[in-house]
Amino acid sequence: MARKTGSHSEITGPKVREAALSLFAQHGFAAVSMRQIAAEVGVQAGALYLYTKDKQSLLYDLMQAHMDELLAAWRDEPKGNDALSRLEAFARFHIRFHLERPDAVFIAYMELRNLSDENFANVETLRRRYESELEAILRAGQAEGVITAPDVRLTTMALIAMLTGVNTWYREGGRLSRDAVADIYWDMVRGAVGA
Amino acid sequence: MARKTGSHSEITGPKVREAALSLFAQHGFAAVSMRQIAAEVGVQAGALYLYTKDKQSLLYDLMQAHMDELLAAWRDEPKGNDALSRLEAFARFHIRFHLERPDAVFIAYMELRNLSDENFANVETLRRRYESELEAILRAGQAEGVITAPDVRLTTMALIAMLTGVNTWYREGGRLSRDAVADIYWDMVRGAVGA
DNA sequence: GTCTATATGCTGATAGAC
DNA sequence: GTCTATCAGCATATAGAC
Repeated sequence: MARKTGSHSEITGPKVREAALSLFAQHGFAAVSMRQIAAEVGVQAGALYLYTKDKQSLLYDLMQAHMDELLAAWRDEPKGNDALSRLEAFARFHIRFHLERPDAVFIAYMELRNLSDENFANVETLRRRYESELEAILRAGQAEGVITAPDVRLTTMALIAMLTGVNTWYREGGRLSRDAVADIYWDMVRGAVGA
Repeated sequence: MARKTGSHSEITGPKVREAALSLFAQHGFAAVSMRQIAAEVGVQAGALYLYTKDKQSLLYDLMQAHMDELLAAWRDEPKGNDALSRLEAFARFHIRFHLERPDAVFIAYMELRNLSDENFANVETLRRRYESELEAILRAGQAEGVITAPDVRLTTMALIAMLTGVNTWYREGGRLSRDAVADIYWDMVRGAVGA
């Protein structure tokens, strides 16, 4: 049965990652100390090293987990067959997924330069894999003749920047619901690709 | 005439700001030490405090100067009279101005959380002033009946995010010239607002 | 105007007691 | 599994010599 002292590894591990996520998003990776993370979890600084090799791994694990979840969630998202309904599915999915985890999104964009070279390359690979999902939809749309994109790669980057931008201003309980925002953004996406 | 030793304040001051700009953009404000900045300038750390009150002021001065330049440059930019040509002028201006100073743009977006409360509020005021320039154009376009924007504030944020996003992928000497990029983005902006 | 030297405090990470 | 204690190093900022 339950032990009285010490062993909380199944609880403490996730708590460490949650605390790091929140603190990194608020103050930035470089500005957060291991002691701050430990205090947030309710342990001493030394105890963190039972759950992470070092501070760098803590950051990398958060970013990799985020990108893995993103790719898996899009893989499992219901999508239509034609390019236009796939594009709509992507736009709505991207907004929803990103609004659901603002801290992880913020870190994934802001802390890339604090990754080691190897870790950076791995995260970049995952990011490009996600971008290429949208790119493929746009190419299909062009082949079907339902959209206009003079440069698919460039349109991909423009649309992702526009959609991700929602995170910078959206506030829960604000003027517009998430669905209302997604409706308007989908209209703008459609217009931007001439559909 | 020219003194032999010491007095280089007219040179060193700007050099300090240039070095800080470059290093903050590369590694992040919190990760850069005053010693690193001093080394880049070619002086000892203590000498920096002749040119800045402290590290925080160094960051704030860079961001404020950037926003001031942005607003002044847009004010002086030639613009048409009708809303549609003003919108085109804004889109092309925004891309050009931001591509010309990637480091300052990067810092202005990434280091907001490292500003003191008061400094943050000041920078935010300037940023909103710039956003409201685009907002006014969109409202005029609606009044003229040449664009469709179900929510002007939201469209403002979407367009700015899309346009600023160019900085994340554009590389000098790449596949497309700045003008070619601006042409394509202007098409997307026009489509997004149904013009 | 710039230097050296220094005060004071926090950093990441480890060793060993319990 | 967590704690305390500690190491070695670097941080910002200042004081005073030149």
